[in-house]
Amino acid sequence: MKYSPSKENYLKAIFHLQQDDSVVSTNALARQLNTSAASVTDMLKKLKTQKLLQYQPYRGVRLTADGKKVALQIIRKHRLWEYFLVEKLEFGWEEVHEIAEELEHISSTKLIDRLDHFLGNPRTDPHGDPIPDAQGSMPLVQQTSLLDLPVKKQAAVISVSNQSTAMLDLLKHHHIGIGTKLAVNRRFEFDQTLEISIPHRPVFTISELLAANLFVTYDTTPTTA
Amino acid sequence: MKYSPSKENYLKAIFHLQQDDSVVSTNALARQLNTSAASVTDMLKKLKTQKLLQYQPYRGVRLTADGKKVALQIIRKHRLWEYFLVEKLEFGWEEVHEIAEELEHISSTKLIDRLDHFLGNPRTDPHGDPIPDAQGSMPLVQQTSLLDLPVKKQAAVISVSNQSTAMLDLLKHHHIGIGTKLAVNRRFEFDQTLEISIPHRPVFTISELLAANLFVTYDTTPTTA
DNA sequence: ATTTTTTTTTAGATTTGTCTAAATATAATT
DNA sequence: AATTATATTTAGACAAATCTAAAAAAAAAT
Repeated sequence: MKYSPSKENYLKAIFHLQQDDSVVSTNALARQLNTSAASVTDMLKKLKTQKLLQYQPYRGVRLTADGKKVALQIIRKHRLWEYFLVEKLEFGWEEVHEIAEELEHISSTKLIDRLDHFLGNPRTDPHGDPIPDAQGSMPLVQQTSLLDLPVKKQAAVISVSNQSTAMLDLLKHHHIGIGTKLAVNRRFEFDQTLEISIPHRPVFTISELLAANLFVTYDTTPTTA
Repeated sequence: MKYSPSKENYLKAIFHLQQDDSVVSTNALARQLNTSAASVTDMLKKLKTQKLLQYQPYRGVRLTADGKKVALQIIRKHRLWEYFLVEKLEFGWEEVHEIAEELEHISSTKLIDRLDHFLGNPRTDPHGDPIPDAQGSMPLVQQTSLLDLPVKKQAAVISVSNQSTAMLDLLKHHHIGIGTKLAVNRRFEFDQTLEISIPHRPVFTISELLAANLFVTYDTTPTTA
């Protein structure tokens, strides 16, 4: 089974938009893929005949088990290449997404398995996202949006959901990366901005939009025993 | 300047067929690219409007300086990826060509420059072919076909001109690789086969076809001082 | 110098992935 | 429930890269 880069991109986009197993709308897909709704409809019909997704006109779309499997392999490739770019070629984590978008379509599975081994079987990519294994299983990591983090609670950044250069640039500016330990000092009701403190650094303020795209883990055992 | 994988393949193929700066025929290109002569004609017209080659109907084709530059960058990428696959991912040198055919079309030049550095700026790929530098200059290596190697002259294999799996498989069988030291014991006039000896190994015979595709360097200073 | 063969080009289709504009279905609002 | 707005699909076109079959040019052979 080999699919064109375009088809692979559709499957990946649907997978990401699905998340909770809900159906994905034509428009949502068009927005995600930067294309027209008409093009999406065309492609959905083709992917349906290949049994990669369930699709009823006007009723949205959902991946089949086969479709999910393909999507997970693309995601695996994407994240392993990102890891390679950052760890071996010393790219900044904000530059790798675009390049990995190309590399993820290289077909050889032997290549990707060897790469995985060469990299020491990493479990997460540089953005903190888990890397599916060769069978396509991907551990679910408990993650909370910074918006939902209780005030004053120490937490560690584990992933960022938006990987635009613009956002990654902003994170760099604030010295936030995967693994960064931080806490929300307070919330400003007026504009929903958050004051953040990182140990040994001056406090600073971030927008609601940024907070919504930052995911953290934190200790859920009570602070006071 | 970004070109489609298909266009890049045409430029690369013309570059390889040109060698001595002669014109390349439509049919030769079609054969090389496993496509029809009609398709070649179509593509040549497109590449001509992009000033990547000189082309007059029925008169064959030749790359312009621009076209050569693009071709050399593709070759650079191809050979660096091959080196990576063999040296870092432990692929056999006979398996890497196909995969590199895909990888060579990844566009980022920053990626390829970092890869080059990561690999320690190798000068030749696993098949012994020189790797063009970032500016596109490629050292000319003095190489002689095994057919032209004087009898009893010790020489070292530096490259193979045919990279089909079939040929590389045969080479493996004979324990011949880049750097292998060997000599031609004698030539059999009847069928043009050659008897080869590799130090510390039993002698064996190879076909004229194989010999034609094996290139060696040897010391040209007189054996007896 | 014809004729024949080979090579190359043109003509006309096809596939994939895309587009815009128009039509139609669904959802939201009054 | 009828109307308006939004979402989605259909219709028709286009560019890239390819194909086969036919025509034309060039080369080879008589």
